[in-house]
Amino acid sequence: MPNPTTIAMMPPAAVEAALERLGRNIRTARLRRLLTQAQLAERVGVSRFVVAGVEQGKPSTGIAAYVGALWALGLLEDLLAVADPSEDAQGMALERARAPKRARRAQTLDDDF
Amino acid sequence: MPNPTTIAMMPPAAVEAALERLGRNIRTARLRRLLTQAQLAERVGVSRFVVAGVEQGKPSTGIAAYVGALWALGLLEDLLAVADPSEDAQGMALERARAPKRARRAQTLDDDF
DNA sequence: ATTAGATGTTAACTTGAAGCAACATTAAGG
DNA sequence: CCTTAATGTTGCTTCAAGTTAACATCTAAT
Repeated sequence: MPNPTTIAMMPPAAVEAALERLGRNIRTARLRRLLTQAQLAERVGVSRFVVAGVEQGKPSTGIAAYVGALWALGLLEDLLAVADPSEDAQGMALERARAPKRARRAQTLDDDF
Repeated sequence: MPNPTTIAMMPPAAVEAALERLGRNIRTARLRRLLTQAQLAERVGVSRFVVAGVEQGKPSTGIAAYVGALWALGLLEDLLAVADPSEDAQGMALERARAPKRARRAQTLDDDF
């Protein structure tokens, strides 16, 4: 990360808060399943330090560690709803407002649903 | 990433699929908002290459880039539901199963009043 | 008390993530 | 057609993420 001021180092407060919450949620889910950080780490395929970072909401940790943890905890489905195009009311409204005609589709706006 | 076999390099298929889907969702949201990768990157505070990686679901990219993109697109709320303890039916069931009725918790005897 | 396990902390080391620039490719528009 | 903008691609450099190991701290049992 050559740039001295990346989002990973100084994330906006909202991003930071969201990450901390996600980390706490993952920790709660792990504890409920009676797993240690080391055990979860082994399932995910990382060191226990990475899991610790995930539970602290460390911004610079690779997303695979987070998603891997969700996967190992059986919570991967929750991720599928994030930024779901069919639930993005704002985005759909924008699209509707600007393309009333039936001309040509801009490009491949995969409205998969 | 010193270890030759991290989850970031060879994620389970389910994790890979979930990341690809998340990336596509973010791309769709960006296009609906008529933003270029470079514009979104500027808002997030990363280079356009990182945004491209996010939209491809690159596993090794830091989670801050993903969450930052959601934030810049006004979709951060979606993340708050991920691994939400109050929605984790499996985890709650486990906890309930091992919880002793209403016996007193051993912990710290709260005879402090 | 003492043990044992889990988690936090630190340090040194290795590798790849992210930055940047230049070029290629693609797509939209005049 | 041509131009322009957006995105993909490549090579290079830098520095921090992740690794291992060892030690500290905390907690829950015996």
